Amino acid sequence: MAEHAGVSPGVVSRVVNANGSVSERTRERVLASIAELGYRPHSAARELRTRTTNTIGLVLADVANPFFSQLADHIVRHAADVGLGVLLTTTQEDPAMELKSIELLLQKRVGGVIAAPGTENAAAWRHMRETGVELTFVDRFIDRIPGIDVVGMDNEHAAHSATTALIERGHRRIALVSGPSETSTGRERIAGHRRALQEHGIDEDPGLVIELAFRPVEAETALAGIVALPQPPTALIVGNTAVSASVVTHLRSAGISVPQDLSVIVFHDAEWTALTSPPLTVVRHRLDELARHAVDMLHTRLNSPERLRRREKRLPSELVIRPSIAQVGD
Amino acid sequence: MAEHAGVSPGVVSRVVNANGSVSERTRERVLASIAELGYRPHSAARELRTRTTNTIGLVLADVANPFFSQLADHIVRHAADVGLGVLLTTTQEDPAMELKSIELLLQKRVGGVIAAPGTENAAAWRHMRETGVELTFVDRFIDRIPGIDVVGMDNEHAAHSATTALIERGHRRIALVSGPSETSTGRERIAGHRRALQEHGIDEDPGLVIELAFRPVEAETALAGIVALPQPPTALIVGNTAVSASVVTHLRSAGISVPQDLSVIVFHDAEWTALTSPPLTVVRHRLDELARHAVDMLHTRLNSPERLRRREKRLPSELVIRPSIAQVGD
DNA sequence: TTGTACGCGTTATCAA
DNA sequence: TTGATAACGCGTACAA
Repeated sequence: MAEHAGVSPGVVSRVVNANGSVSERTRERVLASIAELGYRPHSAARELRTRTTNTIGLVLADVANPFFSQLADHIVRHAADVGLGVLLTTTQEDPAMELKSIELLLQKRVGGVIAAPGTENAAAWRHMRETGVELTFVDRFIDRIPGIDVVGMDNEHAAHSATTALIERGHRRIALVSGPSETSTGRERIAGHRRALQEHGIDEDPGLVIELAFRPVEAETALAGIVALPQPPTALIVGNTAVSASVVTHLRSAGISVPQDLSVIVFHDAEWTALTSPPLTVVRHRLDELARHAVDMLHTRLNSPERLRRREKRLPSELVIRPSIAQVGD
Repeated sequence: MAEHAGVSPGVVSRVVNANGSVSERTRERVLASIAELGYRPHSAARELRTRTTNTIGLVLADVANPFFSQLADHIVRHAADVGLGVLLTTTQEDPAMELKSIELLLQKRVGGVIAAPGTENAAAWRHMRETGVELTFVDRFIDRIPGIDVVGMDNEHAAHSATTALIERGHRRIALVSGPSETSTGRERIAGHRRALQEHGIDEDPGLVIELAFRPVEAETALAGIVALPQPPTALIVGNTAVSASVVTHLRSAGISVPQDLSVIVFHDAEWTALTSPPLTVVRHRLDELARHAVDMLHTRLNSPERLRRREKRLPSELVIRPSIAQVGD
């Protein structure tokens, strides 16, 4: 390249990066050569020399889940807007796969990572952070790791709203299908649910809180157990996006009519939730905002020389009332 | 690293890559240092030296679309299985964004790319291929680019089956919402539809074929036009996954009852298609197979020294009959 | 079996 | 304003 333009490599570098001074005449000669040769700076060489990357990692459980896929879409877009490439990795909620993801991103020397972490690899995440990789947890997070930003939903409040909406419609036996209480989202949603019950003096029935792994499993057995109770619930909140389609499928095939037999609220407003009969009441998240904050937080960290302290951002969600919930007894 | 183990860099390399001979004693000493220091080979340095990457690019329109998101999930998984990282890029069907994606991947010197290309950047794709980047088109493809593998669905046959199923139920006026005929999928699906009509001696009404961009737009105006026809169709095939949810939404709000007023078939068996009322007849694709073939094709190319000739793989799809289609007049 | 020396394509420094 | 030179971390001949 440099020889084709008849200059030294240093000059080419200054032209490409608009950095340092170069006479207009040679600048044009270099530009001409660049166009002619279809020259593109070699990313790896640049990374090696500057010790920086414009690539970030994105570690999610499962991009087939509409919640994560929409999130990923927004993250990839926002990242591209600020000139960052995204190395996508999925874990299928498997700690071993998550570890492999971390390993890969470590080798690639990505500047930062956006992740919805599982519960098992706290040490690995901490180590990654200590290696100097900037980290932003999105949606879920692990406690007690310093220097890692967190951006998530107001799960506690959202669950509280959902449960309250049902209580106000006369429901007393409200089931909750949530994620594992080992996860931050699971914990927070269960907590919000409980608080709403307590505020209305309703005794909690532990049998009505079902923790399912965040995997697209068959929800049949779990639901069958609930429905077969001597006093079955009159309402159901699904706070686990990975199983919500499966839950709705089962309600159908089990002949449970919504909302007559069971009022239903689902977390995450996937594109189909208004298409069922009846349309589903949902907790709607602003995934675009979630993604924007995650990318921005990481981006500022990447460009800030000093170590920032941990930041946490909570985004509000909205309860969208649709006909899947009704006054009890109606 | 080398100094910590008290050996030369060359030895470390041979240990790490299990390449070349090294005495058991020093091997262990090196391994110990590796563990102690948490040493990981620097990806960029290795790439620079060996002129190879274990990263591939994935260029899709829009990961929020369930079709692409499921595809992406499988691709990321299969790629990880063979030790490949995936740099994900989205175009939103915008040629300019697609070009930026190509540019990014070119700079990153990825070894190969899996893409569902748009129609506008044929020259850029060709150039990428000529640069030595292995290319596999998935789902869609651009003609006349040599040395690029293609793996896709049997769109012509699938559309033919769908239309035939409707004809067999007495339908004569069958509308088709497809992608642009500039795209391979659009063309093929329209062709299959036409062939079925011709085989049954049905005159084609050009007004019943609606080409919509592959974007999650409001399908309202397009559908309103069809329904307002003097002789509205009795059946509708949606061969454009980006708009199918929007189409179904509109049918609902317009008070069109399925299948009494309109029989409906949709391409791609998203997780919600069985949850609508009535459940939707769908063309089901094997996205896992699609992904597997795409990754395998690219992977073999990456590891094969000689230039292979173009390969094309078509995967069968399945028509899953559900209550959304009925005998005409029923 | 091990070490030395060079090169991969950049950028940064310094001298010209 | 420009060029020469070193260095980034690794792999690979080749010499020891």
